[in-house]
Amino acid sequence: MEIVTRFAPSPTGHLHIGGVRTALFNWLYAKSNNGKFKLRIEDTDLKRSTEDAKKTIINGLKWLNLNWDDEIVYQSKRLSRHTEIGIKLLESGHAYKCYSTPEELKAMREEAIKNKLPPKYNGCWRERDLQLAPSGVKPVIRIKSPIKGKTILKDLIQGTIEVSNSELDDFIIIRSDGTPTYMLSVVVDDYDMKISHIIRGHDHLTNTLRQQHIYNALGWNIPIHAHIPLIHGSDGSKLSKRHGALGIEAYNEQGFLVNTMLNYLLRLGWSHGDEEIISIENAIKWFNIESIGKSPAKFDIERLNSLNSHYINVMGDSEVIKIITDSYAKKGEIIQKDKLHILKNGIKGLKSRARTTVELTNMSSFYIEETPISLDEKSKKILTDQNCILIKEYVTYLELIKNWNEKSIEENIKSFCNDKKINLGKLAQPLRAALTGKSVSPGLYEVILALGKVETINRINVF
RNA sequence: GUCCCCUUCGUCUAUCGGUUAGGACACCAGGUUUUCAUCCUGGAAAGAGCGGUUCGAUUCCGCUAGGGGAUGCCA
Repeated sequence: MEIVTRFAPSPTGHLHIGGVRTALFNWLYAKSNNGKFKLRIEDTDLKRSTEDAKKTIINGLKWLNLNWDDEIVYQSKRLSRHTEIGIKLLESGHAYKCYSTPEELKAMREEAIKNKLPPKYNGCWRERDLQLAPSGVKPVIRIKSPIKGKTILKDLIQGTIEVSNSELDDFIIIRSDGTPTYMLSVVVDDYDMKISHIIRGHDHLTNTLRQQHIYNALGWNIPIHAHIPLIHGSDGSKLSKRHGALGIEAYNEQGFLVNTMLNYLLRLGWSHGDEEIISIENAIKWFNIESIGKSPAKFDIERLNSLNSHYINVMGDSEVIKIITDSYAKKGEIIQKDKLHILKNGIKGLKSRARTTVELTNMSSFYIEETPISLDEKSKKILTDQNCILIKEYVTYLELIKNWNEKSIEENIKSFCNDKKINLGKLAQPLRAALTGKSVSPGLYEVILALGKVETINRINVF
């Protein structure tokens, strides 16, 4: 059997990390089994679906390299096929017309809850003579669910789930306006797309139970299901903005790397022994549904930060520099050749400090700025008249350095402090302020080395 | 209300009946560092509760509690 998975978001808002994780699991499962991963946009709710949301989904998946096979399927374009199947079910006696009004349905539910019974449609039109149909009421079409026995779902993650059929009602497959409902459309599309494995959120579990009856009525094979646990916010409630969970594009904007997002989301609910840093190659090699946990996981931004620092740190220098130059280019600024050279020399210290690429770019600014550079408040305070005299005095020592490397710079600074009988910090802090405009920076020797002798002296002589 | 699911350090998790219950993030302490960060070393930190089954339960079963999901002419 060919493995075919799918990701089927509805374009009604942002692409959330829960959705991305679902997409990732489907993608990985397909990749690790030489199967196909398909994308279907469930845009049948015309009131809530937007073009922006579609773009967000597509761009998000593209950013993360979760590439899909074949064309994107837009569910809205397949409505006639869905109704066709709905009518077929009606004609074959597996479905029936129901004339109950929304008010009547509401009353049924309230009554059921009052009597401690499952709230559901009571099936009154299931066998009723259509002669009794009220005039002026357009019927919906409902599936005939079995009344007796139970419905069993064999789920790859949840195990065997059994629910008594008395809990499940005859749900609507075609609305009174003639359009198919989600419950029907999904089944038809999954069938037509030859989906072999449906990996989706746990919130779909009862849907799956009910959808099985459509498959059965049509004599179609039921795909294999795996319902993955939901992602919760830090307080255990439904994940929302207030937990720091944003649309996937926001993580890109905030400077999180693709590797970070994939690694983080993969480890949220799935594990491979003690492995924490997992490359996409290994993820494909190792991914399996059995190792997906059953309990919901909480979203933890600290973990994401830490993974991101790691991935920035292990990135190649040229790659990191490209990120910086790209972000300057975005602002319409081009980094001059000499500055680029300085940046390359100082990239190591930058990498180890940055937690996001946004931080990285901000941090690198002092290497790129023209002298005189801007000073932050703290560095202004450090640069007292006295300190300015001191650092200028140091220039005479600096000029003596013959071999321009970190070690000789260190020795040079130390010998100056020795001769002046001052602590290293006395010189280092003002020097840092003058050279970087900040009170916090990469190692001073590294900064001086990266700037070069001429630029270092220029920056000091401004004061 | 009804049905379904979940429950190991603060967080993500390992363990597939016998372990000093392991790792990672975060946290704390120390070291390295002129600063901050990195890095290194160490530390504190967990089986929801109660009953079974068993020679032995975190692991299997039941109940309770807590949490989550579903319960739409939304998807």
